[in-house]
Amino acid sequence: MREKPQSADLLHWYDRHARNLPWRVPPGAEVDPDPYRVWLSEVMLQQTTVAAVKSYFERFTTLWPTVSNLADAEDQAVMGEWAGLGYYARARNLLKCARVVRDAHGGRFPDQREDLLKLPGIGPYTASAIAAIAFDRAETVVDGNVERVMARLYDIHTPLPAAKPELTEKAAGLTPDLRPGDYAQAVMDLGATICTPRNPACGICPWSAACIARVNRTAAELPKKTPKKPKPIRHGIAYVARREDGAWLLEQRPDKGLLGGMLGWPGSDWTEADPLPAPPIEADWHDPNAEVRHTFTHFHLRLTLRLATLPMTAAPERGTFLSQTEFRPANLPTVMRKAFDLARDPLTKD
DNA sequence: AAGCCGGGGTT
DNA sequence: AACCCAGGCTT
Repeated sequence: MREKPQSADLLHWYDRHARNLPWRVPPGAEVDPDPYRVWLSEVMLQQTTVAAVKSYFERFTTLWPTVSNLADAEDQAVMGEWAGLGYYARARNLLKCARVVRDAHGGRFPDQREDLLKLPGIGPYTASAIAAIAFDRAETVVDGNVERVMARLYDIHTPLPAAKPELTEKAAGLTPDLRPGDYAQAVMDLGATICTPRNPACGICPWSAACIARVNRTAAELPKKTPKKPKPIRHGIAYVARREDGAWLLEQRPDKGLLGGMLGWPGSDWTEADPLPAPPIEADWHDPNAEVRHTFTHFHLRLTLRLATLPMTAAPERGTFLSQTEFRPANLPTVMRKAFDLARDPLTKD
């Protein structure tokens, strides 16, 4: 009978190999983690890599050192700082959550999973992560890393997402009462650095002796996943206009849906058929003969550009002018910044 | 249960 | 260019 993986073995590995991350309190440190920083980092890390998150985390915590500071911020300031990180509903829910914590919880995060779960933008994974890491509660975190580690330890071939309940059960069975916060981070670090999606480093894995997939040589093909649907191609038109004083014509996108609440160029809907032109103002729109290509979660976009220089008297039906000093391209979501990059040269040379 | 949400990295 | 990675919300 193969021995059950021991949490103590993993904690021992973590004590020596824990990654140094801006939001992490290293194992053995005498300070308690700040729930605000744990929450902020975990929300940023949803579907997003450590490398992409680092600079955003540093900027957010510098601008807003506490959850109440963040709750007091302007919506557009937060959305602008989130630009480029993706999944913008996270930023809208981040603000909602900060304001609930400020107004209903006296500026302190709840310390129980069940209460965390009620907050906007906090689901099963994030609630467990905050409870375990910030409050050292024996909750089980199940993210993509943990799913992969469990699928391999127990050689589970059921494809995701159907396998999720079984993988969660296996993970819960391993969660210790001793140092659950460090343990949660240790399993995820193991998945991120040793038990990787391709070419897992089984030779140096602290749990290799207990791993069934290692014996069966199936580790590299686990976890199985149900095949995904192909992405259709959608087309659209974006209108990039600059007034003679250098101000840019932009609009805030509606709060729901794609890029919700973000700044963008006025334009047509994005459809699989040819898009209907929808200029925000009558003007001499010209064709820069370049197209923005961008891929979203569920479709490819080919965005045609139209450029114009507008007189000071222009009164567009859509959008508002942002002066050169108000407008920061870094506050645009990536597809809109790509459009700006193509439009800036033709529109900024006198 | 299935669809809606970005972006970056690797092959 | 195709593929891979990866939580929460909505319907």
